[in-house]
Amino acid sequence: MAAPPLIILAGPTAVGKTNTALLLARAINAEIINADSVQVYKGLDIGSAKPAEQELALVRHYLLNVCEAHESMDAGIFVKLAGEAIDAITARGKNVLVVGGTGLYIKALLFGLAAVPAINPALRDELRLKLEQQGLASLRDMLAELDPEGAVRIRFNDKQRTMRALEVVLQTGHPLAYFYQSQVKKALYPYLLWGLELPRGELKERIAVRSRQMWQNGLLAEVEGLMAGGLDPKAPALSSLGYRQALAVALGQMNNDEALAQMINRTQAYAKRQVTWFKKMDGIKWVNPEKWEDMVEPSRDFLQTQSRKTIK
RNA sequence: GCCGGGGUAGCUCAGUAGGUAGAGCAACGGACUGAAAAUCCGUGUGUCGACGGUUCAAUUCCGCCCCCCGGCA
Repeated sequence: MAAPPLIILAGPTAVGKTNTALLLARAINAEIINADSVQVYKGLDIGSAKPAEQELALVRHYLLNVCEAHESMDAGIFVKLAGEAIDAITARGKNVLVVGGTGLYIKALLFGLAAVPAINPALRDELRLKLEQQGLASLRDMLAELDPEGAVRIRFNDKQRTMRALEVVLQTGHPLAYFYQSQVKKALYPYLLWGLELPRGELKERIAVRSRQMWQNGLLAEVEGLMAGGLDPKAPALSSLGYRQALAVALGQMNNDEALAQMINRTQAYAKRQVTWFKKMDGIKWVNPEKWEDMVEPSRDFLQTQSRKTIK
């Protein structure tokens, strides 16, 4: 069976993806797959700007709340779950609308990931402990020995990529580059990519307003509740924007004002990184959310053309 | 009014035994292959509070003035 066509709606945080997605989905008979790396977690609702009940009732959503807050989501799991959701939506006779701001997830879905086996969690914990106790330099030494090419390619201070390279070579005996080689780089689905955009100043203002709202709506209480439920403060989910700052307040390391100010700053910087990422994606078409109707006809045309191809 | 402390990058502050200045944060640009809302990388001209004086040369020394923060009145 041929891969079904995907309509993708990307864009920076707070640009208005949720609302625009609902309008577009209804206009093109689509259901929505979430491609946001924080909305996948259960219990992280306020700070992740998860769609509200009423919104979820309008269009069926997939990949929200698919993992526990103490678990660790990753691009590989995302691709697998998204693939299942695409099949389910197609089987229901609906079109697929992928919506989100996580560039890596969208890229991984469209172009696939290198075939690296899943890493044993115990190994990962061991490396994290080593980083904590012996410092990054000791991990770099290990990497230089086991994967010299990777040690050159990965920036010296990049602890996250250093650990990734290490866990792969330790478990599989092959450096990451070995897996990259065998990867076929072409789109796995036909796709139409929309990017939502607003003028920088306007987007920043929306981020500030929304962050204050999240704080007022109980972001701190949400985090305290998660901790009361036994969530480890080191859980990856809590390192995300807003949650990290609320956690610092809960632990008495920061006051409310500092936390909110930092949340706003970091979120604005994040929005910029998102735009940097999406700008270089092939074929992206930028649209102001107010002009969402401009997306409807081209999207329908695209879906129709693709379905004709499939029939032939 | 008097006595201290201070006025240097958007913010917090270093510094220059006189040769026009630099960190952190912010900002701006970029990277990104299973934690990605993560993790990293790059970019520093600013009347050195104002005016005058000394000097080849003053943000730095001297004089005067203005402003901020303490304390005393």
